[in-house]
Amino acid sequence: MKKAIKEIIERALEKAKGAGELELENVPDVVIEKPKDEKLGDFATNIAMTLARSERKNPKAIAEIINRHIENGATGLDSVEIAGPGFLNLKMSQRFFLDRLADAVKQRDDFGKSNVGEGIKIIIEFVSANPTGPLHIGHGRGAAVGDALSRILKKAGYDLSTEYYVNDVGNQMNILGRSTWLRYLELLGDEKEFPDDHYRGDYIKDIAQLAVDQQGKEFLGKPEEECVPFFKELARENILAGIRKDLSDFRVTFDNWFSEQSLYKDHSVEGAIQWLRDQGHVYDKDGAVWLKSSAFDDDKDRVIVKKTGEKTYFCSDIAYHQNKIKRGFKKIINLMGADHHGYVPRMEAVLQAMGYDKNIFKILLVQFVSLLRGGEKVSMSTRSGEFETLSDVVNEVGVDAARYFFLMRSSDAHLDFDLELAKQETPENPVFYIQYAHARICSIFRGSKEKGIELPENREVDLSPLVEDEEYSIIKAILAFPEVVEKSAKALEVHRISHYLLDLVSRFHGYYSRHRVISEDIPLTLARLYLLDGLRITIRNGFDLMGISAPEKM
RNA sequence: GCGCCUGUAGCUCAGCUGGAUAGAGCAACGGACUUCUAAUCCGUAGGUCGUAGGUUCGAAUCCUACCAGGCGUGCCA
Repeated sequence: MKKAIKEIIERALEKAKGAGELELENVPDVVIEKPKDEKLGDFATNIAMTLARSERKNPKAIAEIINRHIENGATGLDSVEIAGPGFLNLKMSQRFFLDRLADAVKQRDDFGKSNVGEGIKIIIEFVSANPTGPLHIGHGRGAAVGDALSRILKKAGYDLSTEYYVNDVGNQMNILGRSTWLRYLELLGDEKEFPDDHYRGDYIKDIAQLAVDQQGKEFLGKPEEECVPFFKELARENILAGIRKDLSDFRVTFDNWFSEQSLYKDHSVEGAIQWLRDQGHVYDKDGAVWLKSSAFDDDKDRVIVKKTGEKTYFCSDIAYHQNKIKRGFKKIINLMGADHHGYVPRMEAVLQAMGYDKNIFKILLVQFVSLLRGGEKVSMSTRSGEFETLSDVVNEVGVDAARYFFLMRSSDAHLDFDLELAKQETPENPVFYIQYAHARICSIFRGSKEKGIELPENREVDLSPLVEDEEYSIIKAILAFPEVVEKSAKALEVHRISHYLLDLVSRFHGYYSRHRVISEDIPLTLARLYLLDGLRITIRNGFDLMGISAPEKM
């Protein structure tokens, strides 16, 4: 929508330059924004102010010049005013907005779609929690943000793949196997010391019970080395299945689950080390193998093969990211918990060591979640077993509220998740406030249908009865949706959608309380229903980007 | 010590690449239901944008220093 305005200003600039009134050596990008106050106009640009320096004229004079060169009959333009320090405020005709509303309504589910992504192949990796226990609330935020971001990026025209990286190799898997084995022995009466660094959650006991049910006493009295591999695999399978289920219950699915083990099986870890060694990025010291990451802005070099001969997690991550690039992804996005932020420089170093621009790689840090229950913070620790799992929270507040709460704040800000608020079905709870608006609109459609008033299938309706300021305020808000999606995709910020929806819907609630949609005036009723149809579509599409349902009745 | 994130109304947070009088929700106070869902709406009040400098026509936004909170700084993942 702003594109049309931008063109009007750009044409005026061209003409002013042609007339010799402006020099315009380097024309800055014309930025179209919304005026502070809607009464000032529909659109505004600060172009006269940004030109002030290079033109050596005061902003108001420049604004005058531009104004003089704006074409009289420019598309949909009603009037232009110069205000404040040199803003050009533009008012558009009602027709301008009505035409665009009609476009939006006809696009239906596609409204909001764009092609800013230009089909670029992107991979986004998120959650990637170790299969050593159920997902907790922090993973939940990562899952919600990653999934919403995926939906947004797709809507913005990127060719997107989602992936979960399964860390199924290494010491923590051995500890997992051993924890399960010890619980198994306990169940059969052979209690041994249970170390502090082992996994203590009840889910381990459940898996041990499963082993008892399936295998009976088969592993009783056998040496540890013969037992742990079995328990490791059993635990891994069970926990991973649980994670998949928790995620799918949370409406999060992945295009691909990528196993770390597979990188060892096909020797790509070895291959990556050798390749880096050939490039001179790897050296041996103190019996270990190091990556010279300090050559690429990391604080220090990092061990990739320990002196025990084991590879570090970081080592297989190198192979993994090499693999992503080999699969043809032009942009790689990883979501990580903020507690892993120390990991960022070394990963960027790896990409550079492999010869790629570090800008193809973007790590998004998702900050912590504090869970509040009755004003008290709930603490979390996987090993102690005292933590809030994602599934507990989802069961308590529902998928819609949980997702909304995870998505309503900028992901680099800490989040206070108030369980009591999320559960409430009152206007204080923003997710219900928005859903309620949708249900209200649907209720109006049911009411009009009963009276035999329905929008025609082809949506050809005369919209000229729409004349109220409030109606245009809603229409403008609807029409901003595609821009919100684009910005959200570019900035990789999901919280913009929730803020947008809240603003959109509050305009509707106000309108609803002052104006009746269904009346004796059939043309007016139809026009208003049409507006509501646009609104309904926008709420639905916005919620869809967040993975939240838009109920027709509440 | 060093690095990253955060600091905006009583609380939780927006504030786009510097722009017009710094916004919203909640809480507080006062109003509105014979009418399409009052799960709603309208109004009032509430601010030294952590502090101090700097950059400029103009700073919550950019730079520097400091203060406060969180996180990190493993041959853990």
